Amino acid sequence: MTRTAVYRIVRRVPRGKVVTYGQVAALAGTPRAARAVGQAMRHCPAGVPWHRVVNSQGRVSRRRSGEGMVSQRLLLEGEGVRFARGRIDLRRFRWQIGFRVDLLPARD
DNA sequence: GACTTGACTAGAC
DNA sequence: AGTCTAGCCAAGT
Repeated sequence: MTRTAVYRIVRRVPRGKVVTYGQVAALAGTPRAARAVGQAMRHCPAGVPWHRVVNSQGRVSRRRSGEGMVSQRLLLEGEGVRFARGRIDLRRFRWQIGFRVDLLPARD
């Protein structure tokens, strides 16, 4: 999983939706590389909607210099993503890619 | 190739 | 609901 792979994925996240670092890692084919995704986002090139990437709790992650955190929230709210007690309800705003239900393991 | 450094996470208290 | 911890991964030294 390279940084460019991460950017390629994040670029496809639509307005008003968010993804978690772990989710991006999984989509890139490396499920446990959430941390590396964070590293990639740190050096995010223009054109990549970095603000649509949040942590697994639906919160905006802390930077070294808490800068950028405020703008991230504002950008998201500007796209219609709602915050309740500082958190985003991922059940509602998480970006989901269509998947083949027929490939899921039988349940029950 | 061996450290070090984090916009991470799931699990355990 | 907070706080710790141990894994983990890619980049930069």
